[in-house]
Amino acid sequence: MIDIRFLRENPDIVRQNIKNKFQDAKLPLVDEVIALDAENRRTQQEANDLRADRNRYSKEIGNLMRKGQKEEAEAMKKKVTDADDRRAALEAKEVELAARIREIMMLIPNIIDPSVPIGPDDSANVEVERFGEPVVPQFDIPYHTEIMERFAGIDMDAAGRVSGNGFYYLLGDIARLHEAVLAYARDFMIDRGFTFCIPPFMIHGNVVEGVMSQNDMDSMMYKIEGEDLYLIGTSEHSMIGRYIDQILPEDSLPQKLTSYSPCFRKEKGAHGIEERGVYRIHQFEKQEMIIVCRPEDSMDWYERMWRYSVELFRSLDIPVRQLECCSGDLADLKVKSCDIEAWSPRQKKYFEVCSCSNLGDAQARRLKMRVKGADGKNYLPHTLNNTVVAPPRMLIAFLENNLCADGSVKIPAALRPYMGGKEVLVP
RNA sequence: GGAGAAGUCGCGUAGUUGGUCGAGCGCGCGCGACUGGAAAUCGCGUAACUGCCAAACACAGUUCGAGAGUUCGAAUCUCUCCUUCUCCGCCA
Repeated sequence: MIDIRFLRENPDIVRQNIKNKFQDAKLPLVDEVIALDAENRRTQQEANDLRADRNRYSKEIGNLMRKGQKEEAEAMKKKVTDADDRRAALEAKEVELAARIREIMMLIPNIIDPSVPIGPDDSANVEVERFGEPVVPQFDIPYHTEIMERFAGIDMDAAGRVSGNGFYYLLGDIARLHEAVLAYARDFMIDRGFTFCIPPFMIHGNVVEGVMSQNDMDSMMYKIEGEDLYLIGTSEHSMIGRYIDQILPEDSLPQKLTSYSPCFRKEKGAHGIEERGVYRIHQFEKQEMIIVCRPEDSMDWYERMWRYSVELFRSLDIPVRQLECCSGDLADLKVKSCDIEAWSPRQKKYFEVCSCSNLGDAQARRLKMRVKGADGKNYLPHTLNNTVVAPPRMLIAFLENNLCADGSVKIPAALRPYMGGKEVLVP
């Protein structure tokens, strides 16, 4: 969500930004919200004046009553009640206008960073840099579920019977590997100065609204029946939500948190849960990182954060690349975003394993989170988030890249302490 | 889940026959005086949001857990909800 004052003063920038994101259908909203805003301020002004009158009269009535001047007081009361209808009408209008304005402002996309490549959809995303050699071995790499099955590590059939499509049972060494990766990722981030956090896995609707767009909400979030609670789609939601309505002292910045949580996603409308295996599922686990920082620091943090992901994957011998999201592929709240993609020697292409985003002040504005500056003035901080690692998806990359010709899977040195010292997994 | 108590300005509290309470006091914090410097002491200041404005000040409005109501007027009265604490029940 952008500042309505910014929109009022720079409608052309906002319109161009909408065009850059290929959302021309939203262009009329700009003029509409400007008109509503003007009307809202007029309404508020008039209502304020009437309320000021009432306050003034009420004080006088108090004085008159004390002096026993009953009649004068009654006359004064009438003055106030005479304006009742008008005031009530204005107040109702204020509420209505404010709601409509907020609704529209939620739809207007955040202003993207000038560095973001312009393009209509994910086909225009830009590869920035590769890390590690994307090797294709001499032997065939089986589908990831097949590798897991060789270790008796997965049971999709039972998961289908028990929970339906999009769920999985992990077993034995594969399940242990899943936990090892999370634990390693957790310590990796702790070593880089982040505070480990386990957040709530369900959150209120107003927090959901604060951290994501309506679109994302509809296609991702599971709602608990009969309660104002949603299952989180990522711990980012409850981590950023932690600061709702808060004013942070400036010296508490940057807030650097790394969190563990299960994640629940409907994946409605996505390429389908049809994809076999554990690539796209309704439930997975994730180690996440979030930053709350001063606006001038957010781009530095953005750069640092995606590099953490690269470093982590490289330490597990997985080749990756950085893919920058183009304007049309960028969610409405985001200023800039990139994916870290892991190499799949089976598919001979890269696939998404991490997503790093700078949201600017959009979440802060929605959540009313502020920072008290040194000058005593409050300002909106910037928020960022990035995946550290999200198994089981990352296990696909791990198994494919660490598979040996004899069918065993080697455990990179960094992970061994979390796998009971094993150097290799043998089927 | 049941029974009780409570939610006030960063913290602790005052504030019930509704009116000069957006709110007193203490602590904390900031500025100043005193001091060679400090401690102590004294003085002043110290919430958020919105409108007006280029901006600041000033002014106006809103906010005493949230929402609704009664009233000319509500921190103070009524209702609903939320949260916290204590006791009981249940349970990882």
